[in-house]
Amino acid sequence: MKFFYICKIQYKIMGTKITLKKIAKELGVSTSTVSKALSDSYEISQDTRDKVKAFAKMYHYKPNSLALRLRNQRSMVIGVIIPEIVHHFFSTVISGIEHGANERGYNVMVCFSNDSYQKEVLNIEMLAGGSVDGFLVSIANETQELADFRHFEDLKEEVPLVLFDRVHPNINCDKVIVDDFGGGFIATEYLIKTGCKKVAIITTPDHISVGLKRKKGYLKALEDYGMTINPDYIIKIDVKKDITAQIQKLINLPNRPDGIFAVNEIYAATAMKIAQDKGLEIPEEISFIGFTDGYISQFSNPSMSTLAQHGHEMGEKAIALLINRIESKEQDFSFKTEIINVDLKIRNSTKKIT
Amino acid sequence: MKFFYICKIQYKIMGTKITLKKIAKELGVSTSTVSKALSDSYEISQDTRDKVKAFAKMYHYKPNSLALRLRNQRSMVIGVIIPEIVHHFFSTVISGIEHGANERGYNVMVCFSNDSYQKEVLNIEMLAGGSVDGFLVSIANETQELADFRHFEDLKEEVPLVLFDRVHPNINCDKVIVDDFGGGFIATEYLIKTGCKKVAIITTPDHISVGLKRKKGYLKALEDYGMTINPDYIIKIDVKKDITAQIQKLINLPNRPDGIFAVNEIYAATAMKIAQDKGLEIPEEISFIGFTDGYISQFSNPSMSTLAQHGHEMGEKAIALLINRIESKEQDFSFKTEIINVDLKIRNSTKKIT
DNA sequence: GTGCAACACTATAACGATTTCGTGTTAATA
DNA sequence: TATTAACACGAAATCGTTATAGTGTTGCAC
Repeated sequence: MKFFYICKIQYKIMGTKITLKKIAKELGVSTSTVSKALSDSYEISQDTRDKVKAFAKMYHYKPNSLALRLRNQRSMVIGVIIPEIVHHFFSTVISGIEHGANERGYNVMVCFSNDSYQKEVLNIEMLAGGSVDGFLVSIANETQELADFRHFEDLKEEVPLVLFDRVHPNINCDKVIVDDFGGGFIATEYLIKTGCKKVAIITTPDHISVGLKRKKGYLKALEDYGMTINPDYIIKIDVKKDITAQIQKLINLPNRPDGIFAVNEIYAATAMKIAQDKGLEIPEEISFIGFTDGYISQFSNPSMSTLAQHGHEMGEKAIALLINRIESKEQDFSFKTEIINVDLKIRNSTKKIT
Repeated sequence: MKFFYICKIQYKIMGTKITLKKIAKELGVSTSTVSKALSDSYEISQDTRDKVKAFAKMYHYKPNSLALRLRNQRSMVIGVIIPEIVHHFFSTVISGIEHGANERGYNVMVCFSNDSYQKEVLNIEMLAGGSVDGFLVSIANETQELADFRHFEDLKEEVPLVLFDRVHPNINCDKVIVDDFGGGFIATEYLIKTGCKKVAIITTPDHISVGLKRKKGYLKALEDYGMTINPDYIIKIDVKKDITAQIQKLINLPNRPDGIFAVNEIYAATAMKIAQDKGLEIPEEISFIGFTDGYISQFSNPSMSTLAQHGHEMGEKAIALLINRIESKEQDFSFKTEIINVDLKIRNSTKKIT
């Protein structure tokens, strides 16, 4: 059988990886013929096409994607850089990114900055040299603190960039953010409406964009409802120190707050635990609202009222913006900022509106 | 100034991307000279080297990594496929993988199978064509159920594969797993030692490897301690149906269990909530142990005793095995299976040993 | 018998980099 | 003056693929 014969030659001559050239050599034709045969070109006779295809199939031929990318000047890969992976919200964003990317034929490459400026720069340099067609980045805390964005500026000249969640006004590009201000406002408003007179906030230092915006929403709500702003009720967590101790200080205040809005799940859950350990009744004596509707909120006891962030949607929006940039020919210097709504999910860590 | 002059020419002549060829053209030398100058070759005069380097620096020249990879026949990228991303344990594994990979100069590309066989195959095909130097996979549930592993067999001939966490004996390759059997045993033993007489397990269907092993550990402990096995106490959760209802059935049993071991955090937390809603005292009337030391366990109330899985360590072990395979010349057909220990973290959902 | 399509291929350049092997110039040596 | 070594650089192959342009054979009409 001729078929079989070819088979055996194959195994001896070729190593592991099968290429167009090897197929061509085995079949005694040129690589162009093989390439065209595989793409069903009219230039190649039906006979040859069939032969080549059968052969390629037998040896599981897969075009080398690196070669393709080099030739097409497109990698079909999106680089994503997030501050941390062990984080429910970012997980959901990634799942949205991946979903949208795959739908349009792109792959996703995820890297982590671990909130370090150094690592963020390194990651970008690593991926910038033709590896990816575009970047999706959530800025590292350290970078926000240093406010050094040169690596993004350099990048933008080569490949499109879309920022999400942790953004900065000094970087001129498309952005997708959640309505942090609105979220802060809604949460605070709800606490006020359910009878809280002394509403506190547990937030981040002001250089963290999302924390700052949520705090502004909190302040606006207090103002709108004619409540005085008490600096003792504004706790900016320093992650380098003991988080529990910083929150304890708030709850042990002589004039203890009766409603606490925390800018993330962890702070909210920690605060709730501290209050419970002190024997306080939740929500009767003290109410809590968190940010991010993750597992902690769902499974805490009492279950936590929180602002749902729709990370999946954010990811899909961000990847859509990015791919549109990549695939549009002409440069467009008008950059959009999309805002994702947040929803207040009322559970049992807050009182009901009477 | 000559420098400035070159600068201006540059901006006009070149598009966005700067390549060796363009540098060569601008400087009036050959690409070989530029390449050698940049790598400080002794063949090139100090003068030329300086000139080329200055020029390259000015225009932020970065070698095109696709071209490099094609030439070197190495991508320096590891493909990781996990069933789901919004999952604390996998997040920690990824962080370990990424850490180990970056340390040895590799990048990580993460894809998600969403526990679908189809998507797992698709992802592998997408990355197999030269894109990655190796695969790190945790098998999708559906694949385990179908027990169809041809896509892995085909793969192994081209690039190395290491499985982690969700593995299968029929696939012959390096593996890293947690000590699921041991974990199941330790958890059950602890419940027995703290006085539980009726120990139940909430697990997965038997085709899921980790669930099966944890159940076997549970059964072994019961046996070792001379306790009878009650089939009513073995609940295999069907994720397609209402999870809460399935667990309620267990807790509403006339002969209610007084100790429950759940094979993951979610089942454990759900069970705890159900028990609390029924007004049961935890741990006095009913004890709980979960699997995976994630946020749910830490922030539940009472805080949950659980088996810590050390995902980060698993990721580091897996990537180390894989890179060793990639970088070793000779084929070695003796495959290792590394087992990561689990630690029982005792919190407040269990009684103390008296 | 000449001209001309049509057909079925092949050759070659290109993508961006590296590397091996040449090659021309200069200067030192016999 | 002829030989040779050192120096500084260039040409070309290579990785795997595709697209453009070219080539040789056949068959048909005139």
